[in-house]
Amino acid sequence: MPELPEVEVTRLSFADRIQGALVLGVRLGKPLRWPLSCKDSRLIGQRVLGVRRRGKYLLIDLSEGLLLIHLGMSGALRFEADLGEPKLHDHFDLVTSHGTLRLHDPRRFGAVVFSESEQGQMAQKLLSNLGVEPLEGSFEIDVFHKALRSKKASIKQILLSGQLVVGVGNIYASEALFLSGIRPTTRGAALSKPRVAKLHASIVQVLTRALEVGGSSLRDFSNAKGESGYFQLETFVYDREKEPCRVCLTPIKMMRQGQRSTFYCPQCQKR
DNA sequence: CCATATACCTGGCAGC
DNA sequence: TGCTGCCAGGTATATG
Repeated sequence: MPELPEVEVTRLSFADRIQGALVLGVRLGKPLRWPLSCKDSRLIGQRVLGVRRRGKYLLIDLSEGLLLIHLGMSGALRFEADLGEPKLHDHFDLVTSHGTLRLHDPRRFGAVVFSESEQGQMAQKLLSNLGVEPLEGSFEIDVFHKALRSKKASIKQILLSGQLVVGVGNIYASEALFLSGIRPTTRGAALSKPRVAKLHASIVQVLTRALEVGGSSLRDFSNAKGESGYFQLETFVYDREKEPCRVCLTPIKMMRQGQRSTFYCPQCQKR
């Protein structure tokens, strides 16, 4: 589910409500991708200072450290005063004076990790190799173009890797490449500056639009208030194999790149 | 260093 | 109806 828009929508749906809360307890369900890496009791009594996002990670700042939360493929957070008893696939609760933050994650590719600081070992391992934030000024056409010049991988895989720019996953990579008229198999180094500029604009456009409509809820994504997103209703190519292109009516094609599905219009994205 | 494959885990769905 | 195989929003790690 969760690419940048879904993670950011999640953040916006509970950051204000949890800010200032006192941590009262922790409940762990089945193991997630990594262990919490501290004793549960370590978190108790800490104050929630705020919630930030870096790429697809949520950073819950605490008075003496931070929690890194990743939603993996199937994770969703809820934050409410009373969530009742945990159900199947509810694998983490952070009980606070303002309510309980609960991670529901059937596939358990998600993670909740404590780190003493952002410079801590685990935090560094997870965050230090991330590219720039696409919706901030640090995402610059010129830098993006220069970095692409040395990449011989396909542009789709470069986007998915998060090396240059973070937050673009399988849905939004396909969508951004459609909007910029670029074939997903095109090598990064083969893209001219004007085409990179178009791609840059398309990434910003598609992520911004997805944010506006609450992200994509393909199966079960919802924000921390339990509300769904609607971007899946307006995709041009993602999950539309054999359906007519919304621009030229040519049937959308699906292909495999690095074990992931890629969708594109063979007419609108010729090279 | 690079590109590609694998592993993690569960549920839903198409096809038989 | 029930079984099998494949697919799914991600990414660290292993392999060549």
